[in-house]
Amino acid sequence: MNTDNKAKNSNSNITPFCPTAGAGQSESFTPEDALKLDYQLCFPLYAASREIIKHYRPILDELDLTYTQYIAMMVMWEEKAISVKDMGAKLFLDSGTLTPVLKALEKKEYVTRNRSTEDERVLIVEITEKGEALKQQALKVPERMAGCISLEPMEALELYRILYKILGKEV
Amino acid sequence: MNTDNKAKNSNSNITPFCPTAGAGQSESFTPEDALKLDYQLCFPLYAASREIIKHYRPILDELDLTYTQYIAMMVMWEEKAISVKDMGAKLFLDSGTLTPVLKALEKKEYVTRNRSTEDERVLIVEITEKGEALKQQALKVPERMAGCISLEPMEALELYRILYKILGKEV
DNA sequence: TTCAATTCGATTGTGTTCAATTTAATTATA
DNA sequence: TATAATTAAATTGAACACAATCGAATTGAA
Repeated sequence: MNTDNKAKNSNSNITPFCPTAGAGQSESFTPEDALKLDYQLCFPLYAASREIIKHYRPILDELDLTYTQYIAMMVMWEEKAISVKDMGAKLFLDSGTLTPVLKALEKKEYVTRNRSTEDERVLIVEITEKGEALKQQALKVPERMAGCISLEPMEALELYRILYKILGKEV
Repeated sequence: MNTDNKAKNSNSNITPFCPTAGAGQSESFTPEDALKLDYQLCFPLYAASREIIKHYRPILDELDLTYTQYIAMMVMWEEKAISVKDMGAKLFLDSGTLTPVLKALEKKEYVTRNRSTEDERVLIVEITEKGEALKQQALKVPERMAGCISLEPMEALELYRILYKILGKEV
């Protein structure tokens, strides 16, 4: 329940996903410690991601959207029309995930799905008027999420920067 | 594909999950911008989490463990015996997720599952000798994950600290 | 004590997530 | 031009996540 987070103070034992790979490690740090939950970086990343998405749920429920559908709609509000492949690149999701999500959005009439006439392999997703209208409802989502978690502005910014570095999009 | 990450430079528009809630925002920042993927904090968190877990897969495949099974075993290597509820608190997972994971680990004979004699509602998960032995194989996992992603030690530490702050375990 | 409320884990149903495979379309090469 | 290689989505199968619900056990209040 109340983990002690030993790593907090002993620093530098936390290096990208392998504490043991770090340079100046404290003497008490054993190879076995590298298998402790408290020394992992991936685990809190994974847990924090799920915890925040959990906060989205009641808000998105009012729009009858799941979180995945919501971020897909974010892409649509910006792009208006985009291929499944390009949306996948933006969201780091493959067609196995996106196909059912986009079919669900099509069923709700927020998007249309049609093959490109230039290249029949490509499926173009286009936003509908109903999809555009949904954006007005969605404006309240970021509003309502605010204050849900309390990070200092600089912490949020630093987190943002590091996450995009992990995603290979150094900014 | 190549997102521009506008937020990078305009800073302070990224605040916890609602850019619009920030104080000194740049003049060009509209409420609609709060719905852009580039101004989200949750999205890169979610994407980075999945990207890193993807890196674990080929390594964990050699141990015939999934990532969820792996973090459950991490708890077992530390605790030896624990209730489903307490493991759930440690991993931020509920019984709906843990029950099948623990049954899979039981099938592989890494753990046993027995009701507590003191309180029959409580299921105690205990590590077996085979489960203990697996730890020696698992020592290579953090090793192999090292260098998978390139963060500076201080970045990793700062990320760790912020993530635990999000998880409500300020360290 | 007795019955209502609570707790714990399991189950169910929905919706991802992703590797691997398949199919159709396009491009490149012999 | 044939045909081989490549590409884009869809499909399939396995494993999560999680809300909601259930049943059994325990606790608490009248």
